Amino acid sequence: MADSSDKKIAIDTIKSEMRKCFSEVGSFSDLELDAAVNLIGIKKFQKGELLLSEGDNAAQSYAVVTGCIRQYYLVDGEEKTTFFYTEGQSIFAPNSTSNRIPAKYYLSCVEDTTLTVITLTNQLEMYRRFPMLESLSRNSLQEELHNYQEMLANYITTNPEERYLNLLKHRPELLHRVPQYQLASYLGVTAESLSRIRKRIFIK
Amino acid sequence: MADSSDKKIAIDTIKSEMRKCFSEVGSFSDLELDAAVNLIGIKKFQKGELLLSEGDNAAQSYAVVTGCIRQYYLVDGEEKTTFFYTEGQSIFAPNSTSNRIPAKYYLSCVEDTTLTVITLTNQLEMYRRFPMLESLSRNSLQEELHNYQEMLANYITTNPEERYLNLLKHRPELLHRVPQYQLASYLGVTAESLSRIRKRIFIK
DNA sequence: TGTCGTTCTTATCCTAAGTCAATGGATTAA
DNA sequence: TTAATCCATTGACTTAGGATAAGAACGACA
Repeated sequence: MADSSDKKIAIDTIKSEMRKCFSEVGSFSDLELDAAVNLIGIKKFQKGELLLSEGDNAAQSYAVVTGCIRQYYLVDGEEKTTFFYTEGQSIFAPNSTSNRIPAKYYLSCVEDTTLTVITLTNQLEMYRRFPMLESLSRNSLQEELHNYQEMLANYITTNPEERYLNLLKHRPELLHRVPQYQLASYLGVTAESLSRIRKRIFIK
Repeated sequence: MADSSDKKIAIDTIKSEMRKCFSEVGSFSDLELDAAVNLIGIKKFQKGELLLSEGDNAAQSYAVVTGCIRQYYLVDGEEKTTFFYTEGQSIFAPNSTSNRIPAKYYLSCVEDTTLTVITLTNQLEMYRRFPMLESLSRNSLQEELHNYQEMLANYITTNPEERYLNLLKHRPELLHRVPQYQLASYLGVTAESLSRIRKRIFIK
């Protein structure tokens, strides 16, 4: 099998993507780019693997390169899905180096998944050496915050059927990548209800 | 009336609070503190005033000193409340200097309210001169993002009655400061339903 | 004091979603 | 190939919440 060389090539592709991304926000020498990129790791996970469990002290932030990660809470023994992270989306560590709070949720791979990983310590190191990257990070945090505000607002202002139609419109690929009962939970209804909603829409 | 001197005193108090806050994250000279604080304005609004309307290009971030701000969307002529900002909470501008998107929501004063205000340009100026403050900002953005993730997760995993009980537990003061029909909308139900929920809980 | 507007509550009826149980299809494992 | 498992669908029944309309409580204010 050409497995290890395949992996090698893929990782090199990702690293050069990262270099390109950093080059866009500031002018760095090749050595500096090396240093920055070397603070970031790349990890592969298999379908079903858990990145994080309730109670863990999350000290890493991730970004999805390929694949799909599901965030869920365990409430009365039931999995309540609250988000799906796909290509290009970031998962920020829920705590900082100063305050370490155990996670209340799980992160599980819906598919085989490749992620970039950066530890909290490396993150600080990176900002110390390359302040431009802290600006970049602040900006993407502000955007991400804005996204979440919109998602919350959207959730409050719509009913399950509207939410399903929204999903169909804005993230249609999810419907094929994710089992329906997980989608249902994400939309805030039971699997049975989602089935009925789909039927209702189909008839219309 | 001692109105203008009252106001003066209040503003001085707020400014000294800000100096204290900045001093905690880095060592600044008095002149530097002056410079930083002078980039931030203080504004008073009356109950009912609108800070922001749908379609506006928000170029300011706020923090509530005293009072209460309601965020709401107008959907089919109906106000859908999506958040209440009270003392100590920040309202981040939904867009950056680069991308200017018109706001989709309104910000309205539930009570007479005093806010600190910083424009996007002053924000950049501040980070340029005092990089420590950019770290501070990044950290609070990360915390705020985490808050929103939890709020969304909480909204997805609970029903209206549970959400009301949560509010009772975590922000009880809101129940007295905000009219019930606005709370209802925030909880994702009609005013009539919230009335029934309250009755149900009271009987138990 | 009485009137008006706003907010909250109550009643009725209807619909959407939850619950429980059963079925059938699809995929995987033996 | 046959079980076994997982998942989506359907049906019957219950319940919470939406829509509408009407009345009660409250406060502002002339």
